[in-house]
Amino acid sequence: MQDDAFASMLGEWIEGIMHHSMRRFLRYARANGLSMSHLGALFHTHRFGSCGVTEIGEHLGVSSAAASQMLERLVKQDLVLRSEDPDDRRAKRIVLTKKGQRILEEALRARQSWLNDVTQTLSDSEKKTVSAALKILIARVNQLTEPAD
Amino acid sequence: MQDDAFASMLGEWIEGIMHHSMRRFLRYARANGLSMSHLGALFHTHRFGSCGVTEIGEHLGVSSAAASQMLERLVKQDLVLRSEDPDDRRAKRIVLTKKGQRILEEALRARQSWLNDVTQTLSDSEKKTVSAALKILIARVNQLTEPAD
DNA sequence: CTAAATAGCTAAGCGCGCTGAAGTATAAAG
DNA sequence: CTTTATACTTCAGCGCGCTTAGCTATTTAG
Repeated sequence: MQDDAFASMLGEWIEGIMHHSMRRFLRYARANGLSMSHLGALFHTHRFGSCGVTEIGEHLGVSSAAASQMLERLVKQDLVLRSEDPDDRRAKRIVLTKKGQRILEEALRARQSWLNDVTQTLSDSEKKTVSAALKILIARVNQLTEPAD
Repeated sequence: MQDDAFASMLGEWIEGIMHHSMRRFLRYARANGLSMSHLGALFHTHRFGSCGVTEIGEHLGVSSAAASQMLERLVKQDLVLRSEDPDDRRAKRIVLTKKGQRILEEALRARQSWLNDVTQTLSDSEKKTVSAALKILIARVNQLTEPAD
């Protein structure tokens, strides 16, 4: 198998994923009045458990003022909780509320729902092949370090 | 292999793809002053070769007024060409300019660049495994019909 | 104790993206 | 030919997301 043929297969697969997943993901977000940035903030908060305002801003590539304003809206929507950090009273700890967690999980489900349809059409041997490949890929992705922002 | 184990592997893989691809994709878009909607419009135009204003709006889930205004900006940026449809002079034909094509291709490359790093770490036998899986998945995805908007 | 650095909030201002309403031009239906 | 439908544009108006500048409170360094 030639390398560029391999690359183009990967490309086609990514294309398909993006097309279907992003569509459903964005549709879900919109229906709940959430922007891409909102979801990004919720994701980051979910990933790191508890984080600061500036940190979220850096993650999204915006100023801390922008992050503060956006979080204010998320707080009002009861998606995140903003409390004082007892160890450093200048800082705030942002965590997901129950509602925030629920919304995030639903967004993930929306993103992945179309894959369930795909999965159901696979035979057992096909699933074996695919899962062998996934094991390899996931291991590689996990050891990737994202370049600095 | 249990079905839910399989699903969770797919989920983890999607998670990785989204995390890495979207990050680079959005960063590229931002650097070029393009929003998600802009890219969506460019993608759609690329996919269908030539399309109408309302059609693009429907694809993005916005009114035709919104589409018209957004396309106006894309025209000014020389990313798309807007010309009268000779077969129906009410309608406009939107096509990508050279510059629009270039930008789109670069966005795709940005989206996929991290995968090249992954690919390079794969042995030949691993590539075989992965490409066998991709063949299966791509075939399934291609015969998916997206539910109506 | 004082000075500098840090975390966050607030305010003013700008452009974008969206909507609904109104308008123009063309096409299709009667 | 007249009416209705379609494709698009324009305009006014609204809220969002962003930036910069300036502010408070707290921590850290000297």
